[in-house]
Amino acid sequence: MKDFDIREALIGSGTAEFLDHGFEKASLRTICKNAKVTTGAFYSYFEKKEDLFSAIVDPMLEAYHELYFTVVASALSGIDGNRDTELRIIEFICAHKDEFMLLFECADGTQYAGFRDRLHNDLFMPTYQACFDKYAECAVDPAVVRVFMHMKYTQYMELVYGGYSMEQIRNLVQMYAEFTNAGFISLINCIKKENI
Amino acid sequence: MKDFDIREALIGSGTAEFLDHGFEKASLRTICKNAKVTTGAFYSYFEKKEDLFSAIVDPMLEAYHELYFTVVASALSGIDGNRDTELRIIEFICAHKDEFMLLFECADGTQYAGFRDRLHNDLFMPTYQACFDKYAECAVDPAVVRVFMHMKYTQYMELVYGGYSMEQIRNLVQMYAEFTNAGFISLINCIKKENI
Amino acid sequence: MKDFDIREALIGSGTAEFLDHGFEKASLRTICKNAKVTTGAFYSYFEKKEDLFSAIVDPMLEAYHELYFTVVASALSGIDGNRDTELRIIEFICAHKDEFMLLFECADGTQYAGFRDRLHNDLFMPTYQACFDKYAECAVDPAVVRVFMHMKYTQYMELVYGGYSMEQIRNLVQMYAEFTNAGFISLINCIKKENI
Amino acid sequence: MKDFDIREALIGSGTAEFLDHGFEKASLRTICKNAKVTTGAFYSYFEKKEDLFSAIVDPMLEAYHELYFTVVASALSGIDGNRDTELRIIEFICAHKDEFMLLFECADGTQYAGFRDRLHNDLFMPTYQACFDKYAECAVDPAVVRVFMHMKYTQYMELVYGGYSMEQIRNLVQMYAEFTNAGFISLINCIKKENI
DNA sequence: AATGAATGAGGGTTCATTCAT
DNA sequence: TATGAATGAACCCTCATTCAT
Repeated sequence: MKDFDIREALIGSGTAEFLDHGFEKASLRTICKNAKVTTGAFYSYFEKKEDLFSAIVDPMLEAYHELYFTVVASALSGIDGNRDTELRIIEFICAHKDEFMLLFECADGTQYAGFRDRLHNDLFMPTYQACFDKYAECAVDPAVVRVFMHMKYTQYMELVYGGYSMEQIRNLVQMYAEFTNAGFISLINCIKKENI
Repeated sequence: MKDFDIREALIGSGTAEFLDHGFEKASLRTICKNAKVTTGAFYSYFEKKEDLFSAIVDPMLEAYHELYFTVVASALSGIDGNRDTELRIIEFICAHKDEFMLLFECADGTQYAGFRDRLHNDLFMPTYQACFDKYAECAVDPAVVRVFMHMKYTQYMELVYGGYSMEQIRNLVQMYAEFTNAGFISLINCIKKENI
Repeated sequence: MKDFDIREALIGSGTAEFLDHGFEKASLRTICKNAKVTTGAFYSYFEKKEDLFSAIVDPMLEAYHELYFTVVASALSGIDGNRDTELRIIEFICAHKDEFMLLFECADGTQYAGFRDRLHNDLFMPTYQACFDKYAECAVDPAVVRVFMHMKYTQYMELVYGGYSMEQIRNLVQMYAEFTNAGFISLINCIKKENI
Repeated sequence: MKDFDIREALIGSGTAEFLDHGFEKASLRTICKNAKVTTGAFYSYFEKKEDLFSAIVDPMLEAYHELYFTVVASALSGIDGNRDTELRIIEFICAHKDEFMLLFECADGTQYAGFRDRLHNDLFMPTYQACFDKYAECAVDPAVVRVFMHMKYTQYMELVYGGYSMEQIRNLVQMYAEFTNAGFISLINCIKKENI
């Protein structure tokens, strides 16, 4: 077996184990056993348990950041997104379900703990804040934006992890664009009125 | 130090430790040390680790169930809720932030594991499904309802755990009632059209 | 409740617990709980766990020693015992089943550990040795006597702890007197022959 | 030190500790210390405490069962046994003194608990019962048989654990064959008489 | 005299990591 | 480089005994 294969095997069994039990409760022994590798050998490929986690998650993270900065401009152009943009993002997440799940739910005890919060604060919030400010023509209370962001995020998550087919997802994206659009307009009006 | 205080101290340090590390990874030794109590003493107050968890969470759960069955009927009457009802629920959760967080995020390894899923599937979903069916005048795809439910749930969570003042929360509930209302109507129309 | 009663209650529940689990594995907590006494109170009546054991067992031991020295002379007079004597001994043991059982099987960890061996070596062996020597008219190999003694002891034990009625026991004593008698005579002849 | 030696060391110190304190009260830490091994290392060789017990006892048990079924037929042929058979059995037990002692006296808390009772009830009793029935030409009271069985068992135990030389044992077997024979005949006659 | 919470060492077991081979 | 036994601290829990009340 080539080094490459062993590494892949560890990444595979590591992903499964981390998803099942979270980083801290995951058993290195089990990961190694499932990869048909000795515990000692593990340390030829990774320095510590956490390095395996990083190896699983980092490649996607790079791709994600690339995608994000490619897409962020267009996402900013309107709150209902550009529906194509939304679909592209969702498709990307779907293509990396495991890695995102690891980052969102299984990263306690690693450097990635709090990933979701940083995502929200550093990437999403500025985007949405700008969008709100633009449409409301004033500085919108961040609390309002934050609630919106969380709901949007949740919508994505449910679409990705709800076990739906791509067709269903496309359909749901469509419907929830209507929902979000109408809601957003109503919310902006509400803000404008308050602001007078 | 009175018995009462020790029990309270254990409940306090237990809450902190469980919140920090989850039930399984929480260390009884740490809990006891922070409560300035020996590990042996712990077992004068609780039979097992999980009993401490239960002691933290159960009183709130009872109150919650009472509240739920009191409030569920009115919550069913319309999708924007009865705003008073929504506020009462949020206030309740705010008053028991820690306990809910423990149930939602830190209960793996206890009898309460999967609490959020059961809450969603057994309590929220039927409620929302009924509401959608009623307004759409047809059987709405559960996927649509589920996405909505998750978004609503997230909204509550953000209000509760976002660190807002009660006044801010009241304001946000108000605004997001507008949002949800308009969105819901738009969504229902969308469904009705499809259904023709 | 009088002191006397508490002591008795502890002796009762202690007997049960010691019989069930042996001295070392017996739980003082359980003994106290079953006697409806606090663990602290226990130490008003007994200095240590072992003292309870002694309190259970000592009164019988005294009575036993008295009996033994009363009966030993007649027991020495013939190997089939004096059947009345045998019955008296068995009846005595039957009347103190629990205490003997504690001494024989549950005393590990107490000063009484090895009770059976001391009984055999210090009381039974000399008696039986003398008997053999007398009938064989020579010094019989202690190994021969010792095997005999163990078999005799076992016979008693089975009669006492086999769950038989007193009537059955009387009958069995009768039959096994035949057995022992015939066996003994045969054995003695064998020894005499060897000795020529 | 080779793996083999460590396993053997653990089996050695485990045997000693189990014999001293019984399975449940035996301390793994002590076993490991005496084997000059850390507690963690233990679990490279055995999955649980009980597995060490099994490892000590199982090889002998297999050999025993083989022996038993080889020998049982001839043992049935007469009550004084076939003396060769008796000797073979005793020699076997002598060669596995520790293991038998563990099974008979130290197995509480393991799957082997109650070994002696099962041996008596499932193997010895049917054998002896059949023998008695055959010679007495009628169904003999099981109580009579059981007492006999216990005495016979005790005789074996004393021979094995009495610390005798093999030569002494051979001699004692011889003598006690006379004893048992004569006793048995007398007992059978007694039974026949009663039965008329 | 009676309480029962507190002690603190010890129980069996698991674990990420190390290191001699 | 690969092995997997060894480490040793930490895990939750139990216990006989003590001692302030």
